[in-house]
Amino acid sequence: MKTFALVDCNNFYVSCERVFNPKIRKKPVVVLSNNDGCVVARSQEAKQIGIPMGIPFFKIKHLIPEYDLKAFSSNYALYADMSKRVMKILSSFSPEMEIYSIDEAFLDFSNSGFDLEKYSQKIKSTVFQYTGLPVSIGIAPTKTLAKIAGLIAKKNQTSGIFIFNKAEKNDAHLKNFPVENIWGVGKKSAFYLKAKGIYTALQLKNTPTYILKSKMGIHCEKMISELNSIVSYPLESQPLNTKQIRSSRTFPGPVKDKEMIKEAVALYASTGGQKLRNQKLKAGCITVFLKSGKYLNNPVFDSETIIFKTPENNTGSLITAALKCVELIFNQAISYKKAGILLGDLCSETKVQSVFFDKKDHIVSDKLMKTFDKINDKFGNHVIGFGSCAVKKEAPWKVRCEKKSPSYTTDWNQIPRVK
DNA sequence: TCTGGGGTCCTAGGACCC
DNA sequence: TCTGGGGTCCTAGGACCC
Repeated sequence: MKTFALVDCNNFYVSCERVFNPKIRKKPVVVLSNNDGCVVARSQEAKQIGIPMGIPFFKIKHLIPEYDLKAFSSNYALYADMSKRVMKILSSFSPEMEIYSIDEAFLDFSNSGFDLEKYSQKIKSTVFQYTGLPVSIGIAPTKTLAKIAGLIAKKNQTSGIFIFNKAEKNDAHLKNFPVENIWGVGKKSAFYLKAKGIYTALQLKNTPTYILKSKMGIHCEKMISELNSIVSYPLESQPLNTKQIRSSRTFPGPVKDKEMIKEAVALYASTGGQKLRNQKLKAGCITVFLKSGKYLNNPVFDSETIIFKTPENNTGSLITAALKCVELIFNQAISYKKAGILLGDLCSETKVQSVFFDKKDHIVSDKLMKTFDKINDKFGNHVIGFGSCAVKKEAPWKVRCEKKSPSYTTDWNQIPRVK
């Protein structure tokens, strides 16, 4: 039988903020999405005063004086760097690991012969010692059960570890586990399952697949088998091939000016180019989309795609194509609330077939971008850039983040000082 | 006034082919 | 007069995840 461990950082974004800011350790803390729009992470204390996940920030602002609530804008540079550190430590505990998200990883402990309880404690204390971040660990024969074990572990504040082992004991826990909290069951499926009288993980486990498959598809079949300790989702230790790269932002307020939209889209295209080159990829096409506010009566969504003669990762070419798309879809009657680019048909940059009639000199263009990236890497991001993205600091489409903490670990100028 | 961003996978349906 | 059926590929949209 297989044995998977799910290691999950508790309240990850909030915990990262707390590592460098001891004053907020006992207080209710939330971290906000871009534009300080809504709550994306909450401390235990914030959960206790009833702040739900995803709530718009303006709806809970009144809690600030009442509970001394602390709110932070997202500091992705900090979280990404802390994540890297945690993953490096975890990889030393098992040769087989799948990084599942910024704050979670599955480890394969099959046939290890370890005392799983002791080994888990060792992982917890090591991660905490080196990073200051608390983790929970759930262990089970399948990834779906390990996710459930992880949630049970989080409730078990004292140890933060939960292991599914004996079958009859598993069922007692599954009986108390709401079906909507199972990994892979979203709002729609939960609604459907409850209508069928299935409220708990145990009930789902014992439901014959054919009853649900027509409506819920293959996912459901896999989920039920995983609940029955049969592996349907193996460990994906090789990172999946990226299929699409996206860069988009919601504007803090409505934008009607075409030049402003172009500046924003140029910046997203340039971010996309950087992502492509980081992963040694080129894109076969670029799509630009513009959206009006999604809470309007008639929300507008327009997009335009340009296919490249040969796949591209040159920022200049991406921007040129992106701006052409904007010209095609921009409508001055509309107040836009969001814009973005999508890069598709990705392929490895070394495997690009050139087209005979393509006049562009790709060798020169590749060299230019390498130098461009090197300079930005060495001297900090955006030291050099393209003119079309050169914009004033207070452009109306720029993301609002008024409560951002310093980039403690990734910027020499913002490193914490000990007095 | 103020409601995120970046992904993946699956499925149904259309177009096309023989 | 009689006008099938199965396969593949692509795409848009839905659902879900963190």
